[in-house]
Amino acid sequence: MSHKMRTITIKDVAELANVSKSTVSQYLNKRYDYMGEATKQRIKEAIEELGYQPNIVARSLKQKSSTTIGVIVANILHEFSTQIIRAIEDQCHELDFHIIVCNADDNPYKEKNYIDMLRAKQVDGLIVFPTSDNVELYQELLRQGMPIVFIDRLVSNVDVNTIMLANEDASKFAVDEFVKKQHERIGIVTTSTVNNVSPRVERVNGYLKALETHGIPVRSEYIISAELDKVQDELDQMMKLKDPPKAILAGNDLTLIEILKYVKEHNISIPDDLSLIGVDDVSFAEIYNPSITTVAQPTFRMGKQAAEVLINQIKNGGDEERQVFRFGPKLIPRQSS
Amino acid sequence: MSHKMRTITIKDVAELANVSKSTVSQYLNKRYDYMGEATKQRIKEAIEELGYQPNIVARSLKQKSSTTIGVIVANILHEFSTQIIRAIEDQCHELDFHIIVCNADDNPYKEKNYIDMLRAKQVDGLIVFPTSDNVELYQELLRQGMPIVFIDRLVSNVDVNTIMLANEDASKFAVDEFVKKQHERIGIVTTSTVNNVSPRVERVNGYLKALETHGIPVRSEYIISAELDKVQDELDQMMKLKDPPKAILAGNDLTLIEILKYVKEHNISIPDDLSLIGVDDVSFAEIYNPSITTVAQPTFRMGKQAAEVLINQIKNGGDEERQVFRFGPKLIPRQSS
DNA sequence: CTGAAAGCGCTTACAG
DNA sequence: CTGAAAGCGCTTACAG
Repeated sequence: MSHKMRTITIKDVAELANVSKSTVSQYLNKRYDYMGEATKQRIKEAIEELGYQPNIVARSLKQKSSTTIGVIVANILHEFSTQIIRAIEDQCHELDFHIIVCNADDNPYKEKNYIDMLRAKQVDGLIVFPTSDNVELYQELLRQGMPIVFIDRLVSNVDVNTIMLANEDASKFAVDEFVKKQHERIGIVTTSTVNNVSPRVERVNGYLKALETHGIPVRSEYIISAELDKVQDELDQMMKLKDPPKAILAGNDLTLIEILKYVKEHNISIPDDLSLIGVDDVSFAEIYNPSITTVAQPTFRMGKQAAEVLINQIKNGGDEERQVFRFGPKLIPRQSS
Repeated sequence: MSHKMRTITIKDVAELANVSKSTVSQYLNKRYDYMGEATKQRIKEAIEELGYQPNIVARSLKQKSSTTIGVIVANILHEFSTQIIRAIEDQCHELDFHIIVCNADDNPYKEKNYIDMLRAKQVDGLIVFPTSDNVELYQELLRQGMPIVFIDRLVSNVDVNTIMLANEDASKFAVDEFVKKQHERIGIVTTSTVNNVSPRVERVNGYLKALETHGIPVRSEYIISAELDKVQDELDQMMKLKDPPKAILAGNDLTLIEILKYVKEHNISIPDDLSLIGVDDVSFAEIYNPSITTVAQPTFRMGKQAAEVLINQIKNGGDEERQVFRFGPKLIPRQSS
């Protein structure tokens, strides 16, 4: 073990200031109500002289609150996740909470492990991009009174506050834009919907509804929902139809990248041969050639809201009705559409 | 407060299994040396029946170890930071450590705040992308025996293990590539070097040395080191020289993006009008038009090494000599050079 | 206005 | 092979 210096504790401060530990504790917690001005001063000086810092671990044990929340993202590779994490962290910093970030890699088993760990660490609450496979676990956590907020994804039968994009609108805005540009052959590419991951399903639904609104018949060959590593093959099949789509909506940043790879390899010209819109305003959208039209999520506001809702629940108990907070997407027109 | 169910503690397990708390604790810590098979079994069953989970906070308090390390990044907006964090987290997960990630936003004051917080939370060690302005604080931490590893940046007068890119090589590889393509008018753009942030300084030095090796005279007008929001102006000045550079090395991902913005706005054709190489293998390098030649850092290995070195130091004490671990960059040739 | 005592949930010598 | 006791560094009723 490294030779740590003896830690300065509240006892040392108390002795130096000639008061009891209780009084020092009162001081630390700013309960000055009946504290003599002189006492206060002595404690203040003692703390400075010793360079004392309270041990939060000890405080947590006693108070049964760690002012820490766990954040579990489904897949940290999405820029969306990173931005949300950043917003959560900013907001938590405001409210004197800290976060432990975990990456479940879209793996329910890993997710469960992290939840157990975070519980053992006595986090006060959880913000989760949930996989769809730990329903019982979430129900148990709720029964035990753990404050939880879901983000990005809706899970049925789990009664928690959920922060969501208005996903159908996102698709609608994109389709509207394509139609405005005279397109009728419009496709969509999302990652797999087999697990009913709600944003994906909703984005496809929004796409279907929007087509209907515009009186455009649905063609199933124009709809790809596949694992990321299958996307190239599926795209190839779709683009080799004799009447391939002239416009494609990418369900998120990673599918957008897959499409761009394909486009580049096959020398497809955007937007002349193919119009493109991506959900999520990726960092390179502006500088890409051509710049890419996107539907942006208000990530900052969503992350902030998640933190606020959760911390409010931690502080005030979770007695209000649970609700789904829907955030409006925004079309950012650029050259690719 | 939310109505948490009464927590199951070691006491409950002990009672149900008809043994003492000590014995349960032994069991939990896998000290089975003299434990009867039957006792072991009873404890195991009691734990399962109660759904007991040890309280890590209590354990930390007693053991004076939190199996948590703090990670402070200078600026989380760099993809490099995100990748390093990911690698650290992976490695920590292997070794049963957890991380708390903090973003200092290149602000020494924020950095100090986070350090204080992490200390109060009793982290066992720190991995830091250091700003250059908290030298005394770091020295104090070292005196107190806090294990620390720096990453990306060297800070003089602070004796800690440091994980670094061989930055001069990175520039050398880029310049070599430019020269191979017959370029002589080669520029470099980095973020500001006023604080002597070591990778920036080293990359400029490497650039200078490489020019010298190739017998190319240095032209100070070809060297930009400026705050990000000044880069556009500086670029404009540089590109409006009567003999502007025909090749530019971007010091990191964010400066690369600035250059691409400029290029796009001014319809400069890459690589015909201007060759481009960026340090850091950004996510869009492959799909960009044209695809971008980069000098990649082995981020995964660097993050892993940081975690290993730190955790080794935590476990075995930090008695070995401190050293600087240099990692070799790798040129990934693509279309832009 | 301040202090003594109990307790948060663990671990760890030590005794038997 | 197992248990009683002390203690990690705090906080919090309660007493005075």
